[in-house]
Amino acid sequence: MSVHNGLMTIAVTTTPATLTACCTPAGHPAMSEETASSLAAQFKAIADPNRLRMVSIISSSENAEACVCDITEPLNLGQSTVSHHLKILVDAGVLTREKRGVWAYYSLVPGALDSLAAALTGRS
Amino acid sequence: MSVHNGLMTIAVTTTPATLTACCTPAGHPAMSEETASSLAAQFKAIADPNRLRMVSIISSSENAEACVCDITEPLNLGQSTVSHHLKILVDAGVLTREKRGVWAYYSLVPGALDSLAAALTGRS
DNA sequence: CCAATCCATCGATAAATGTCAATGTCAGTG
DNA sequence: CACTGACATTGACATTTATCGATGGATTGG
Repeated sequence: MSVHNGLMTIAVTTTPATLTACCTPAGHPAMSEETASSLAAQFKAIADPNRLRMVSIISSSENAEACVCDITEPLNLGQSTVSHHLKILVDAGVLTREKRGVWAYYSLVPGALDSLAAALTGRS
Repeated sequence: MSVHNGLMTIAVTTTPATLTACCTPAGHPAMSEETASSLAAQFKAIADPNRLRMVSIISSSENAEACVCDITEPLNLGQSTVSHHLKILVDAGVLTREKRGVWAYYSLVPGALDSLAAALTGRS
């Protein structure tokens, strides 16, 4: 038998549950600490209302890119705050930064969000 | 013209970019603050290494459920800490709690992670 | 009824996070 | 060259978060 329910595909041994004891050992090979930390870091990057809206604004923009001043006003945030959030998204691999002249244009990294979504649905 | 790149599907007007000015108005209807906060709250729940591993442990367990003591040891966390994290996941709608006798069994809410993944890929 | 076990809640604490104002940096302009 | 505008970086601050120990509640076994 084998189950495949996101985050983990694993063989399941049907051991009779001991009723007088808890703590079933179960199929041990769960997610490693390394992959958990790596995944959590990426999710943490998008786990913020303003950063989610930034990604939304960027993806709904003309050329799927936006500069800081495009985001400051609709989000009602200071320029410094927007810059800080964008850096977090870039460091997490969600956005890329391209400086053209005075402006810095941010755009989505292709497939970044999809690979995150895949980690949740299970199809890696 | 219309783009559909996750998080947003929107009509795009091809306005010639003014080179001497930044801050393109773009297609305004980005993600609302309410949906952003709601989504961010759910992502924040899974944006933690230990909570990700908890979900993994639960989904890879015998009956796709686990109690607190099943999680305490492999994660090397105190019982109180595990209970706290599980509560966060329950409050976020990711897990459900069912008390049977002395033990509390946690299991995945069907479709919870998939709907989160869908918010990233765009197919709502 | 008493003791033991599993779990939730509370209080405390150190660390991380979101935000802003101030300053620094760099490119374009007069 | 001095100035302006866009952005990044820094410092500070309040809030949130992750973790633990201790306590309390509920259930099972003697």
